[in-house]
Amino acid sequence: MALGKDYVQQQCSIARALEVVGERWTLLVVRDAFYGVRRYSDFLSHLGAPRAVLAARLQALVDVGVLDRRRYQDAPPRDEYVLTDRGLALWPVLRALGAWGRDELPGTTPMRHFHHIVCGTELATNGECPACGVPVPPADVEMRPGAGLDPDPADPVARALLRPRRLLVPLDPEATP
Amino acid sequence: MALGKDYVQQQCSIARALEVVGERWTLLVVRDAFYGVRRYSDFLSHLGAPRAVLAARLQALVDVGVLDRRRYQDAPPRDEYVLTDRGLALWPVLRALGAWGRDELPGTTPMRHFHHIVCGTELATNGECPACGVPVPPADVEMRPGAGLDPDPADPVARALLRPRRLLVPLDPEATP
DNA sequence: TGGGTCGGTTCGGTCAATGAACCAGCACTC
DNA sequence: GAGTGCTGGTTCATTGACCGAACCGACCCA
Repeated sequence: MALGKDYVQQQCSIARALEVVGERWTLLVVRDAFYGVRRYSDFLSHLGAPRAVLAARLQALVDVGVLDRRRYQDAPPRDEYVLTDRGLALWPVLRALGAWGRDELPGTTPMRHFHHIVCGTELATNGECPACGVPVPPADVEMRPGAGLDPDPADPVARALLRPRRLLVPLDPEATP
Repeated sequence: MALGKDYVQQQCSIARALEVVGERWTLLVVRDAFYGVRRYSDFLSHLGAPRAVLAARLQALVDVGVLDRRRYQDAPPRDEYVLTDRGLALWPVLRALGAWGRDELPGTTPMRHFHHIVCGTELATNGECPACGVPVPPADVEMRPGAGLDPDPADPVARALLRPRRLLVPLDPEATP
């Protein structure tokens, strides 16, 4: 976002955070990373962002330590982008934003539901499991499709995300039935 | 943010939320509203945003029902911008962003601390009071300055925010000692 | 009559986002 | 080994958003 070229807003940790993740597309990239998207082409087809912007955002997120770029195949060389611990810590931000969009914006049918994988209970808006009474880390969250989702999207990544999935598990769009 | 002119990302409530509050300056305006800022000139001096951008953001936030514009004086006519219930519901988003910025970005000393006004306990990162075990609404939160704040800022709004204050209480920069 | 404040709007310049085209490295097929 | 396709980008011209400064109208006060 580059709020003021050199941190005009350094007085506030919210402003500091927005400097890093407040730019257009950035939080949607992180969201997709939670959903299991790891490869450049998958981010591209699911987000619909311009290629140059996506490349710049991925590089910026790697630079600040939210994503880690790692080689997963050597011939041909292919890298994937995986959330670091710092990136995983953004989960409450995405939860809060999603809950606000769902509850406060008119005409929104729930898109996705999040359940505690060990007991199946749907998470509360604060990210805790009402049954177990504990905050649930993203690795223990199962995402289930809601009524608001397009049942037959053109994009193969979106189609793969229609089935219930555990967060952070790598996506394989080829495996779509 | 106008992600794609007409909701390319409508499949996701996070994207819906970012359409509304994801633009530059928007969440900082909302943050200042929680801190008690209500008047155009106070937002202006505290944020340092261009006047045209601030006017556009305030109007947009009124249009989507996050802020309410209300007349508080007739001669001369003056309006103030106050958070609606929909705006108050953004509190968890700001909490989450601020906690992430404070905990995950290097070289950040805590700027502000948030305490439960009925018991004085500092709030946990999930926005609950550890002593009372309940989620604390913003009206029951007291903000106290932290070590990272500039002790003598030039801006009178920033100076007024140096003292412990309850959230949402209207700011009066004139009353600064 | 003049000056000051508040809450904007208007205006050029600049910077970032967009979409399309292009390209390099590699694998596969013929 | 030439052609074709996929992946992961970069380059480029155009569009749009943001920026800072100036301007402006309504109102108050001396």
